[in-house]
Amino acid sequence: MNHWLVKSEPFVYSYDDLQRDGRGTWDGVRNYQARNNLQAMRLNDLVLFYHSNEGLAVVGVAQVMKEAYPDPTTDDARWVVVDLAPVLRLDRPVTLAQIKTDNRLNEIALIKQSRLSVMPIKPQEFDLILSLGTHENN
DNA sequence: GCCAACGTTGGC
DNA sequence: GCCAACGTTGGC
Repeated sequence: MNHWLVKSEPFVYSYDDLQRDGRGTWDGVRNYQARNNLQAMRLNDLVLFYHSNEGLAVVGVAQVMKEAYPDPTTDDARWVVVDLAPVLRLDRPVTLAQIKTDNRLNEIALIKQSRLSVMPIKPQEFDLILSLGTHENN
């Protein structure tokens, strides 16, 4: 089981939208590194859902429902998508500011590679963000 | 709206 | 293969 983080601008596609739809196709990736990460996703891997530009926080968890297949929004065979479904909305979003000030998250790809839109997350980073976003642990 | 940090493109 | 110019992302 691997862990990931994906970014979405909430005014384009938010966690609310994913919950409303029940399942969503993660399309539009046009960056090789992000593409490679999409291809490495396996069924049932867990994905942190981050709102960029507005919100600036991890707002929920999603799960990989279908592994990488060709991006239907382009004829270019280089690009792929995965399907995601919502699993859990965090009780309270874990903000970028919070992540930046937590020493345990110094090495997180979200900070180290701020422009990457699909990135791997270490299990301990994933667990920590989940607990920070859950009321009973705060 | 600005700018830093990239990634891509194209001339040489 | 290098690098300047340009485009994009995303935080502030």
